[in-house]
Amino acid sequence: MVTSLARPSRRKKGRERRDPDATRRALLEAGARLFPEKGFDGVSVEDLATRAGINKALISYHFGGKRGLYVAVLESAFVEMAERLRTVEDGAPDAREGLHLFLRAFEDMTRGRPDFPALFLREAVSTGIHPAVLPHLLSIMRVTRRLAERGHREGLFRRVDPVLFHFALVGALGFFFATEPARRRAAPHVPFKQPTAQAFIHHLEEMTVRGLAPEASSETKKKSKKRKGARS
Amino acid sequence: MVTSLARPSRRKKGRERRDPDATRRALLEAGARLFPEKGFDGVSVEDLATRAGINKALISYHFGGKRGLYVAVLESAFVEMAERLRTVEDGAPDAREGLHLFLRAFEDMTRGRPDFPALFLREAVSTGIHPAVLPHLLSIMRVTRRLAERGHREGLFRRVDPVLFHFALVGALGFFFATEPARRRAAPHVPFKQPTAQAFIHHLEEMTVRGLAPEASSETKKKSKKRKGARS
DNA sequence: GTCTATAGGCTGATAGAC
DNA sequence: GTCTATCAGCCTATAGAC
Repeated sequence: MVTSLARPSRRKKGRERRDPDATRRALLEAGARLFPEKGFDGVSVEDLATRAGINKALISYHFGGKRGLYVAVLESAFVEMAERLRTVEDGAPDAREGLHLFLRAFEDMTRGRPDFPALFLREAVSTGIHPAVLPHLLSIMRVTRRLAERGHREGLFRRVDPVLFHFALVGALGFFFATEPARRRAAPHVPFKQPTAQAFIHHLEEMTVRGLAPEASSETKKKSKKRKGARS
Repeated sequence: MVTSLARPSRRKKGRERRDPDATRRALLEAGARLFPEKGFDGVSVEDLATRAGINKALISYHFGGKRGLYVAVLESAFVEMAERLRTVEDGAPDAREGLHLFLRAFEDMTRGRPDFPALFLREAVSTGIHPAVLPHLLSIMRVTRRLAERGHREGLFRRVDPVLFHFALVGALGFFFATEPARRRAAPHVPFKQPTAQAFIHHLEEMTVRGLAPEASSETKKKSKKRKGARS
């Protein structure tokens, strides 16, 4: 868990019937499941309470209302995502491998939180970026930016605008995974077989590595360092 | 206009006060503006009627309810989009140029219907693809598929899975344009300057052309035709 | 075809008992 | 902390006058 402390808040004398943290967690989980699927307006507090197995009044008590719960869900998802992607940078010997790990991390994340991309896309499309998640979004953008810059420093990538690079890469990823359930539902009425996440990731990696290859692509890779601190 | 006939339904004896087609059009336009921004659940029939300058009862009369109007909006947008992109194929001397025109057409479209990408993303993420729009979606996918296949035939592109190619390209495009309003709103609180649509399109084109370049990239391009009818 | 008026359901929030 | 009961507001759809 990310947002709440790990230990279950020691109970003082056994007076309380249940663990209040469990209630919060159940609500967060219900929100994480329902909001991405139906959107904020598509989910009622009744839905959330039922799914969490608690009373709907507790949403207001713990999160100050439906919107509060929504923001908490959003934030916890972004925190986890940003953490996950940030670790990528440590384990990579070079930018080429860093890109590979980044894509793998994204794919892995969609296993644990398969509907996070949808949550993210909805957020970006409707309300706009909520102030609470902006720092984590920027943190993710910093990862891709460092990847692009490092690759250029290492002579593996040509110089590209890191912001454009980020939106092209993350946009394709987010879109693919957010629309995955829709594809699966449409599968019977469609004349092509479902692309797997693995195949897509591989395609994207291939396109990116080739797309970023320096102008003169010879066998020896790390040869020229060129101007080091050059910035436009 | 696309969905309705061009001529304004000849009036028989001047009995009617107004043109009913005008009502339909006003509602479609109101929907095209409001649904992408707030989502289906986020818009009330009152909102729609007010924006269209007509009475809310007319939504049920003309479209059989709010959902009916939504589907009509969706369909008209997809029809226009698919038409627009299909023309790309005619004017292109080769696949390389076809890709360029495809991206340009997409960008142009976002000028006339700036919120279509958001509408599309919402649709794909939530309800799933509506049966009414599926044919047009497939029509768009056929354009990208032909582009990929033609490029390979012409010796300009290496062989890639057209479905993966489609989702990577259109995903990045859709994401970028759908999130454009969110970026603009977040601009003051963000440490980088706004990427322009033009720059993004250029980046994407560059990445795609390089990413699709055949293995052996020599000067002469259209030299080897290889096996022609080979399909897996 | 267009309008007004209204029905009937569901929504999110909260007061108050335990 | 958790629950029950309840409220006021908004929602979509429609009957019926014009």
